[in-house]
Amino acid sequence: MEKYAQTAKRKISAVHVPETDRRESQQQDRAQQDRAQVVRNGVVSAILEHRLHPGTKLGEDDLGKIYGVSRTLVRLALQTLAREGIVVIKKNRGAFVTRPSIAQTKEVFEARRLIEPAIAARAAQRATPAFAKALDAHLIEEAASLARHDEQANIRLSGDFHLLVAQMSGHSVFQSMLGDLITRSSLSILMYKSSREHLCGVDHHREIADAIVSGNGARAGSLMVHHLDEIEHGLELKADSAPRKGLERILAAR
Amino acid sequence: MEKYAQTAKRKISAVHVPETDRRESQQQDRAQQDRAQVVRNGVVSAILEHRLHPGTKLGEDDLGKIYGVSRTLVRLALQTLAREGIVVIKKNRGAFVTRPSIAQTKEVFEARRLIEPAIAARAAQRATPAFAKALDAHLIEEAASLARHDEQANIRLSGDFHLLVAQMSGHSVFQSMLGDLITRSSLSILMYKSSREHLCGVDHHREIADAIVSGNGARAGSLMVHHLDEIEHGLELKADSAPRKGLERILAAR
DNA sequence: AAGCAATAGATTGCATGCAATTTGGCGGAT
DNA sequence: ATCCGCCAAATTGCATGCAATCTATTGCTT
Repeated sequence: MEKYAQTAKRKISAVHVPETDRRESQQQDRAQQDRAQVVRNGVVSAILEHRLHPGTKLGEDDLGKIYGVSRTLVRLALQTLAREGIVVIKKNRGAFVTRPSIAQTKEVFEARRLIEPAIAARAAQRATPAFAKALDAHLIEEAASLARHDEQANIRLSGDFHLLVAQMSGHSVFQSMLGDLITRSSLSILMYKSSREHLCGVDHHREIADAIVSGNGARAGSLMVHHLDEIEHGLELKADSAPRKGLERILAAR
Repeated sequence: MEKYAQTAKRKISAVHVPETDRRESQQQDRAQQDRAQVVRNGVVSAILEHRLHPGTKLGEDDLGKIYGVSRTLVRLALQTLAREGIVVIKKNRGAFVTRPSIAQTKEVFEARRLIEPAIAARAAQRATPAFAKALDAHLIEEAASLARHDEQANIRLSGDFHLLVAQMSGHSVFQSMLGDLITRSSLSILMYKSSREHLCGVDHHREIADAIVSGNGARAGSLMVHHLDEIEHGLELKADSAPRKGLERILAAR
């Protein structure tokens, strides 16, 4: 009776294949139980696309019904999310989307400013025509999302750009670290974004991509730092807003 | 009516719970269910102290009986360990202590060389008499463990030094990242250490501590890089020390 | 009427049970 | 004697049930 909701994929589709592509990545036999991953990915996607807001309670039964899995698997997913810093579990109270504090936000961006230049430099060293092509395809997609004012897609793609660079760096440790940091950044942006929008401009990404493709690691790194600085400065790190509602509406869609 | 047998299988009976592994110093109310954390900490300690070797299978029932908890909690702990990269879960096969590849090992050390200097520099900025005292106490303990040739204690304390610096840095994101990296380093060291090399010399730690206490962040950072380089170069990153244990046993039996 | 206490409802924490999958052994065939 | 395929034991994957804890509503006291 249950069909799992088709949620956004975590994998970066540099080749713009529709989400029906269900191919496992080559070296990672880490194929853990996917049904919990489905839940996790659903929540992460919702956050990345700013459909889930900080402070929202994620009830076990609610999620279980939405995704058609038992509480056991929901619980597993929530545990994973907690370790990623996306969710806070309060004992006997439940799981809530993390409301990153200002201090935490600064920490996350500081970490990104440290790690991402190194990643970009590495990517520049390893640049190949295939990578260049993937970057280009991504930038086109990103520009397209901007052109049609698809904000959700744009937010997701903005994050994916950074992830794509990490992938190009060929450094799996950096890659997974950055994955966590980006998700957390997304939460912070969602919570503290100033009224005027659009933090990740495509122009920055394009410049960074150019530097990488041309093998100029140093330039790619400094551009990256600048880019991150701009994002962080675009935030209004002070007030806070209140939780929302409508969990099913947010997650069941898509 | 509850009878959790303490008929611990001898397979991994070496695992026990040391309450000395108190890494809960994090800032958050992450006071999640501790019983799973007990299992996790037990396994981590066993690995850090070289009682558990890479490749060992960690059966759910085995661990459950040893710690007197149900498979549910064991499973939770294993999940956590998997996310930390300490354990690999193979679907329908079980959990095994990770055997870090050479490439992974290099990645981990590269990540540490990037992050730890930044951490040390930050710690130097924030140095206070209280911290200086803590560092000093730690170094004394470390020297003591060396003096009495207590290798297990020394291994653990060596890692704790780095963690202590991270704590001083006041940067929780770096701190938790480094925690994972150190544990993984420990696995790599365990797997690839050359026969006679002793790992972290106290001298290095002392120098680093001095630089931090005197507020010289740049020097602390470069010393840290040097220190990490020496650790990594002390490893024999040649192909397999892999099949040694299984083969040994088989050959000896006949 | 306001504040406090007690009870009912809802939610999480954990353990156990059953189904599904893998492993290792055994017998038969080549 | 070796190899292939089938069956049984062991192990993991997952769901459900019960107990413990928290929240909210109601009713009582001052």
